[in-house]
Amino acid sequence: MTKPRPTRADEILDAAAALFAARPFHEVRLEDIASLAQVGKGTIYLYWSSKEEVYLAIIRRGFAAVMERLDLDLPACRGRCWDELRVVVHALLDFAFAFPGVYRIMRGGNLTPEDPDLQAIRRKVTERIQAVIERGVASGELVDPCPELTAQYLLSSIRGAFLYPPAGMTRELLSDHLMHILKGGIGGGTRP
Amino acid sequence: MTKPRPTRADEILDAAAALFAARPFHEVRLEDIASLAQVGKGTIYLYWSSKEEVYLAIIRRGFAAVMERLDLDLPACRGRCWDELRVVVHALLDFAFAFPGVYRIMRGGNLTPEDPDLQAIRRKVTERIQAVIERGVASGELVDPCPELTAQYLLSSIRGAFLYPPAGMTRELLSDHLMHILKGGIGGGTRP
DNA sequence: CGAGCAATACTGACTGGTCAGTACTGTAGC
DNA sequence: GCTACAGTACTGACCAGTCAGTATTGCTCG
Repeated sequence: MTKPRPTRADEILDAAAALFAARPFHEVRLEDIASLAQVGKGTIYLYWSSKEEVYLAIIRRGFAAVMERLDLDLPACRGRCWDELRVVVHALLDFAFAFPGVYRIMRGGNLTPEDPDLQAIRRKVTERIQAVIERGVASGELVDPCPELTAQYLLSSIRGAFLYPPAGMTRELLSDHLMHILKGGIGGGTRP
Repeated sequence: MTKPRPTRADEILDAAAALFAARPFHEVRLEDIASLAQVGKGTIYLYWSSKEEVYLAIIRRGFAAVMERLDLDLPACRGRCWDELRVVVHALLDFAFAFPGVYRIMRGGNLTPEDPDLQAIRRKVTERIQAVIERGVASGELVDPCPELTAQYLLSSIRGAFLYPPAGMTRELLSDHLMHILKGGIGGGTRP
């Protein structure tokens, strides 16, 4: 797989992502984005029609990247649900460690109402995770009265970990801890 | 416990909370808050010095309410950690069901840098939850390599559940499901 | 090859509207 | 009359979005 040279649009999104990750929406000026991306303000409007569109584009790109990773790595698990769960956790964590601020706003729940395209890609990702759990339940390997909720927990927990990270949090630590919780909660080992 | 008549400040915060819960910060106008609270715009400035201060006050009040509830209910558990965990979950869920939008912005991670008072009360809440888990680990009833992370997961998971709630999500369902995950994850019952 | 030209990409000064914050006025209750 | 506050008018900073103008690229034809 070749990594194509980032387009102008991607460069602008990179700059915008860095700013939106660091400050709330209303504190980021279009001019800031333009100057960080080293383009004129008008150039941004050649690609998106408003500041909010830029914001949404960042989030859509984020979900697309996660989805691509899942599509790439999940098939190799050949249906072994714990392997799949590990792949999901790693995909999410890799993205979150690479772009913590973007991950945060992807789960922000700030803009209302949400853009239809964004809703669609977000659903695709959550449903993919949910499907992994559901097949595990169907095969008897997992026990979960509501996989939909568990998928949401997983996505949100990672956000929480990055919002207020414990000192010395590493990718491995977080990954192991999440798998620990998924495997057996914090109970001593016997399910009632 | 007597419920004191809400003060003028509380009425304003109620109105502001309803609006900030429904729209992002920059889409809420001070005038909207004033008219919903049926006060003059100037009156708001008798209590807080800026729009952002109002926003922060809502969040602080939210954490204070949760903390008060924990202080009230936890002692009756007399150190039985699973009872304490149930009390924590119920306290958070009661608040979240009563004020879902406020719960969301309490975990928003939007404003930077955070107000010191807010940091303090937020820490108090998370540390209280963390302490419950830590004592469970110390007594051998719980197994958790990082209670700090688990506390963050719990707080964030509830936010996630409310962001994209499954159809027919009730307080009981969510409570049972969270306790299910805490007790044994989604594993079949044996911890490796 | 390269001059001339068209199409495209980009720029940044400018504008118009918005809104936080302030000042002032009218009035209800004591 | 006086206090307290709702209501309203005002102002000035701020900034998203525009657009006339410039630079660059690529193409056509002698």
